[in-house]
Amino acid sequence: MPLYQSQSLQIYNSLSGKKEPFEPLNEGYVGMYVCGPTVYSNVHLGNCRTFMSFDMIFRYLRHLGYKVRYVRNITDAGHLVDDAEDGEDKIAKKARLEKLEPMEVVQRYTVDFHTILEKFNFLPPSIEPTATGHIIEQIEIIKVILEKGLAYEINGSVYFDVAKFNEHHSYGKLSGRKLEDMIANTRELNAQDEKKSPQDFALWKKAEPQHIMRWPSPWGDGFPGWHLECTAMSTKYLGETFDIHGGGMDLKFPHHECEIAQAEASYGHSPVRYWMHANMLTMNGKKMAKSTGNNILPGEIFTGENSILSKAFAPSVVRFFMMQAHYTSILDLSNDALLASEKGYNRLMEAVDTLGSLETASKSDFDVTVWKQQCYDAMNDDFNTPILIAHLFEAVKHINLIKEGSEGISATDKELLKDTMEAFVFDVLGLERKGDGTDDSNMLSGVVELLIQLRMEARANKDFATSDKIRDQLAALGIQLKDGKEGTTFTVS
RNA sequence: GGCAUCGUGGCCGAGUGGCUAGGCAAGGCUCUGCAAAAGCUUGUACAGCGGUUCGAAUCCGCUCGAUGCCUCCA
Repeated sequence: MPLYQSQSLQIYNSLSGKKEPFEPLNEGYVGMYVCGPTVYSNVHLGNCRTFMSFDMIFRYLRHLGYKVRYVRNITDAGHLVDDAEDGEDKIAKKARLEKLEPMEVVQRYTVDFHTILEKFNFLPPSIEPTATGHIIEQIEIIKVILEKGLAYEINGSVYFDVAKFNEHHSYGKLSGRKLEDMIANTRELNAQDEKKSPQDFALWKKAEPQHIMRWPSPWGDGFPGWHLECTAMSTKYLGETFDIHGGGMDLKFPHHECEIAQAEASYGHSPVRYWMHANMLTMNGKKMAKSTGNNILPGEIFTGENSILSKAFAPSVVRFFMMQAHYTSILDLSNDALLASEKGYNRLMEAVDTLGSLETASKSDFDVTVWKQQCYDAMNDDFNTPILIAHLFEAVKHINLIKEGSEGISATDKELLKDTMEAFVFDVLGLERKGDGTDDSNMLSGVVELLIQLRMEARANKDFATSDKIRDQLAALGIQLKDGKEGTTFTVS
């Protein structure tokens, strides 16, 4: 029996504003679409947080036994620098600035994106489609919307008619906006603007002669609007209605609102059952964004080459830091917070490592079965990873007590504890052991074990000058010795 | 200006009517040749002001502050 049948997952649905029991469209199967990056520059840490949240969600759904089709797109066309009439495609702009073919820009930053995500131990999505690979599908959707009379063509561009759509649908229901408020608060319509109303958005944009990225269409050469690609690709791979649509909070309006409008206009019904939005990562209290310069690249964190943090941090530490906050909360990055997370992460990992070598007793002093369900309850409550981690630290405490001999654990419970810990730490949270089994670390541990032997002999002879010298000089190299009841172990910082 | 969200102990962060997470840091104790590590333990926080209630950090109102969206952004 798959796990999901015995666990009751609740998901916060941005559309209803409530936590709802998760019931997929087809039992046992989940379709999930997440808006991926626009590959016009290096992925920054804020981007990574959103994708990491959904990576965790993907992992937990799989862990529950669902067969998940996870689609995360690559936006390689159609994303304009701004909404003005002379709006330039982000990729095309970057290509012009760097004197590259647009697809060189796309290739370069797609590779960067994948490299960084791999370091963070992301699972690859089931399908990673590109906007440029689905131009035909996008054109087909535009045709349908035009036929329904909910879009209009002007000068080779096609715009979605928001006012007309709003007559029979409700535009703004996801972001909690009313069309009349939006109209009331809009700045003066630009005189050159060819749109009927500022709220209308582009489905297809005419390509000016100098525009390199262009495709033929019934309305002339041009390129698709940004919002359309997600509708085209989610429909193609997940159907007209699918279970989960995710993305960053900042995409709620207008991007996701427009997706709903496009789908409802084309198919006559709402496309998504559960809308999920991951919150922003801030730094120094401000949103991280490429446009403001308030951002840090993951690579700069891993190497320590940045002016914000005091030292380098491993990808798993950053991941742990992010998992300590709920995905719907704003999280603020700081040096102190990362330092605290690093210590917590190390303590957790050390406990996981010692788990296997614990001695067993006839009975257990803590109820592993109850604890295990508490872990599931935390995750079932809208993927509450901070609560899960709190429970994991409960287990850490018990593991250390058992190691010291203050508590006991039965052989069966030990197996259960080990399996559960490893499932949540590695499979669900996606953390990784550091320094596992490489040749270098094997050689290092051999050398350190030798020094530990020498130090023990010195201590036995009460030659504390020698024993302390070994300990202190190893410490200076970042190797910490720990004297326990069972002998001396070490950690590398 | 409009629409949202949020304001929790030294720091980071859960919780959303009574039982009041967790991590890091700090103090005390145990262990130790001394340390470190580990364990035990202490600290009683919810922006302010009103209101509802037997009881509110949690609900309502107002004030102040922060952030996000309203134009591209994960």
